[in-house]
Amino acid sequence: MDKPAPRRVTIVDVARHAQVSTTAVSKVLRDAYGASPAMREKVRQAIAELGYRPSAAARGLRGQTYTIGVMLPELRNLFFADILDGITAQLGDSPYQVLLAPGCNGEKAEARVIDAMIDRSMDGLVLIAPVSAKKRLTEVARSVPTVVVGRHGSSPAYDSVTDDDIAGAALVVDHLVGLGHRRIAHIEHHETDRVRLAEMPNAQRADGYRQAMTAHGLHAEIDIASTSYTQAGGYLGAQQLLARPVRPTAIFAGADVVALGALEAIAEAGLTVPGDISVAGYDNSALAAFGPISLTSVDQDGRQMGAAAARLLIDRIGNRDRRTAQVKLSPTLVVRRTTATA
Amino acid sequence: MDKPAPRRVTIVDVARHAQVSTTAVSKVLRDAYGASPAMREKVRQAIAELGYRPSAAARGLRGQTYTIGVMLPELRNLFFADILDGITAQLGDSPYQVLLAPGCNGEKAEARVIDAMIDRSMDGLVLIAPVSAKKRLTEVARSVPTVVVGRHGSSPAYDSVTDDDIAGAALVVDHLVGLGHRRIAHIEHHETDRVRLAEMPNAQRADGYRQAMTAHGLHAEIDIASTSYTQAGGYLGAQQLLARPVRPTAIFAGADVVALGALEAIAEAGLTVPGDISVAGYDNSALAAFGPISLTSVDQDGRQMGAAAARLLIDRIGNRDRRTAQVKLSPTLVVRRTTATA
DNA sequence: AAACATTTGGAAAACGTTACCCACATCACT
DNA sequence: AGTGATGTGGGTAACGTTTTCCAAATGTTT
Repeated sequence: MDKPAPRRVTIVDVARHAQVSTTAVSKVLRDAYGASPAMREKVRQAIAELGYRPSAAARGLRGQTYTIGVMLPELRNLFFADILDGITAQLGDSPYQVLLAPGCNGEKAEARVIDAMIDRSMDGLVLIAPVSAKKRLTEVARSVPTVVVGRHGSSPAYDSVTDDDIAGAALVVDHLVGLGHRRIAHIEHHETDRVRLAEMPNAQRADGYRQAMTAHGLHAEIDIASTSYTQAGGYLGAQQLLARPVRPTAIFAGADVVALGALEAIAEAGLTVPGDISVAGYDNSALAAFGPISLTSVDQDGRQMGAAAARLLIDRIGNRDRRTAQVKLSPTLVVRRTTATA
Repeated sequence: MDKPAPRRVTIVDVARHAQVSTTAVSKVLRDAYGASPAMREKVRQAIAELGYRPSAAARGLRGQTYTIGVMLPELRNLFFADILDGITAQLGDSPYQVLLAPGCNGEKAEARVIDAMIDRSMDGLVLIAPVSAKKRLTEVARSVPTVVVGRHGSSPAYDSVTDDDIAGAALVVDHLVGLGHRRIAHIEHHETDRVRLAEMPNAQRADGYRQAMTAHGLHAEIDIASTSYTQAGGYLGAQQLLARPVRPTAIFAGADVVALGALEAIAEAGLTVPGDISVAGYDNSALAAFGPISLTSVDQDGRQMGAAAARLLIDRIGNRDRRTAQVKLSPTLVVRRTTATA
């Protein structure tokens, strides 16, 4: 009953069936120059009749694999999922297939995953919020077309797509100042590495906060709790801020989870939101949109970022020598129920 | 300044550098028989010195690609993410690399993705909650080792890992009956296809509900609203149930999102949970655990399911002719604040 | 009609591995 | 000494594509 696994249909079979050379079939497959319309039709029909599918492995040995690798640090982050949606949507009817490598949190895992993708001769890489050293990224980008998403700073080797975190922080501060707040505090993710201090979004948000405060003449009111972008970090940061001699009337958390932790600490201190304190987050995650929470938050258009990354990548695959580009998108503020007049 | 991209280090370079044959290097790479410890050491050193990495494309042409493909229908579903964690954890220090194909909702997209994985000569496939026809799955499994996760029913071609949804439903019913409830209603995902009716988890949950009710002598109280596994479906389903001549005192929703919709409808009807009505969900998602919601829910150990799937797959890659296995795990009930005495 | 450009099609050499042999040396028994 | 068995190492033909070439046919200009 069990047939001995019918041998794979290859390009040779197609060529024989269509009575042409394998070269001809290859040309049709790749839409390459040097095949008449008549031959194209003949070959296409043979392909359909035989149900032929090209082997990516064999292709990879000589030419392209038509595979795009995407690395993202955390599957559970909905923002990253949005970016991915944007990428796949953009690549929807291209011949490229997107493959994802899971579990890339930490520099070491990241390196491993990137190597794995290069080993598999992927045609292009999208690295979302990579933490590797810049030198390493540059090396990678030299060996395969690469787009870096969510990390500021430009490189001669790779294109990058970012959201304007400085502008995002300013949106929040402007909004709060507009509501009459002056003592606006910020909870940031603690960062020591020098390059990351310049390139990572968290650092940019803190910077944007400082700049915006200064622009409003509130330089003296700048107050930052330096913890981490986690719920616990938010809890801790808010506790610190609430213990200040003069309590802030508004807290700008660097991420939605941080805001969540802050809300917890505030409630625990017997204060109300937004009655006593306004709170704003960043990322506009599902968490923020969720009814009972209803958090004012900065929205980055992940889908658009993904689409932009995909466009840049395909473009670069076609022309590896063009100058690198930096795409910067603008965030928007989504006002909900955690912010109100001071 | 830009060097002309130094040619890739190949197995030939390694062989030359270690002064052995390429065969020897290949043997060392694959831990194959026929290489002395001394030679192994020599080769390993050469590999390290040259920074050699095998090309997966070339490997795929003759042997294995050391790549496992995972298909999952929805990235945003945290339960799926847990399964994936289990897979990657199990495969952590194996030579296999896991790659994910995103965006496989719907039979058509699913087919496309599976084909893409086969084209890339992956060594094994894990299909999570696939919707394809059984015949198609069998075909796929015949051409590449496959494990199906989250779909009941056995096959001679593929291994499967499921959670016991019938037992899960019984857990909920038992719990509610224990609290004194008798009028326990269920919101199911409407299903028409015959095979799916037997194999899909949603159908099993509804079945389990019926069986458990009957076992408790509550056959006459069985009451099902047939909508869909979405928040809107839960909202609608609860509305229907609340309009019954005799209102249920408890609602067992087939999934957490469904329960969320139900909660909304109940609140809108001016009723309280769990005062007037108890509500239980299924999946124990982050949603359920979230403080303000605190939903009683059935927990499936996704990590364990993933790990089991990975084990089965590796095993089958090693021995393609062994009989297929069906692993069935037991769910547990997590009681929270949405269920109470009738 | 000659000279040249363009189109059409194919032959054959890569690409980097692995699998299947075969050869030789060594060792343990008869 | 002869016979296997075992261990060690390598030669070489695949694997299924793409990429150079090159030749012949056809079209276009002088």
